[in-house]
Amino acid sequence: MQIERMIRRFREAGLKITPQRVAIFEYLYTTSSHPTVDDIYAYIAGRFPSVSLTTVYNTLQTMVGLGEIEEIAISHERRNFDPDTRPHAHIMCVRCKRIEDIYTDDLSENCLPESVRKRYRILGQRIYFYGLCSRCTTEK
Amino acid sequence: MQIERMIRRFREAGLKITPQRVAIFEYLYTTSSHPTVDDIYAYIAGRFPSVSLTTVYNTLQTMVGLGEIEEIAISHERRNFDPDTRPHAHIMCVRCKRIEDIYTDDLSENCLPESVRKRYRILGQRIYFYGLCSRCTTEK
DNA sequence: TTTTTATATTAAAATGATTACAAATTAAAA
DNA sequence: TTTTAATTTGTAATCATTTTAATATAAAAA
Ligand SMILES: [Mn+2]
Ligand SMILES: [Mn+2]
Ligand SMILES: [Zn+2]
Ligand SMILES: [Zn+2]
Repeated sequence: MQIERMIRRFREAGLKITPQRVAIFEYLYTTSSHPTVDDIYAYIAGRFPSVSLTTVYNTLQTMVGLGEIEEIAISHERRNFDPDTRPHAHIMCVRCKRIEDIYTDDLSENCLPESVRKRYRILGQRIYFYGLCSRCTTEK
Repeated sequence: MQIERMIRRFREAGLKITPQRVAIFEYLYTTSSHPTVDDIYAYIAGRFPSVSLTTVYNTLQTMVGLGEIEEIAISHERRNFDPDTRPHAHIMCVRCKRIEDIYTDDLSENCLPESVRKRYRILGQRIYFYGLCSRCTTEK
């Protein structure tokens, strides 16, 4: 399971397994959405009232460093994290800010001209769509 | 010219033409890069030493509202603005943070499954690539 | 199991970016 | 030129994130 995997990855990296960290793993891998730091903090604080925001920031940063989660830059207002590291695009409703996954093909092949590709070592790509979801279109 | 166009757009919107605003237009349309608020502020402050950061923020926000510039969310560290509103993708070097334009085809057609498209009114799209530029690959 | 130690957590303060506000200034209409 | 509403400025407030140092603890060693 995903959580076991993260525990193993942390162990392998010589990092300690703490209840706070495990709770963060659990939250990330049992919610399908794209939580913000505050979403995660709110959940962890429910189980560990004394948890610090710093711990959440640190753990997320460590996970990004391990390549186990990704940061979504779809909006400057909020920073979202994605435990699904398979390449996929996202669409965000500009009103309710909900983010949905869209699985598409890799673009670096057919989108990047040779002239660009030969000057960069490509490390990643992000595709974001913006729109109004049906719920927000109908609402007053 | 672009600057005249912005002046006209502001006039049409019932907004006043101030020297600070014109200087911002000039900076945006004579630099090909993707400046940050601070880049713009630094330039304007060179010509109007008493200019306020607030003015820069306000003017940029107004221009975004008019659809004349776009905000690039390629990085959470910095907020970049793009006076080129034609659809195009970007590639950023993760080390030196330089951003380059890439002109590609519209993706909303072939990337968005029908199942998604029928639930959203699509308003925009952003495509970002991340990599190491040749300069940064060779440097120690 | 107990001890040890390096790492992690916490709380608080510092930093940095952005926004809010109110007073002073000014573009542009009359 | 006068008037007025919009804009600019300077300052303070807010919010997200990072830094720091003291305390607590996971996990290795004894
Ligand atoms: Mn996703
Ligand atoms: Mn561009
Ligand atoms: Zn919505
Ligand atoms: Zn570079």
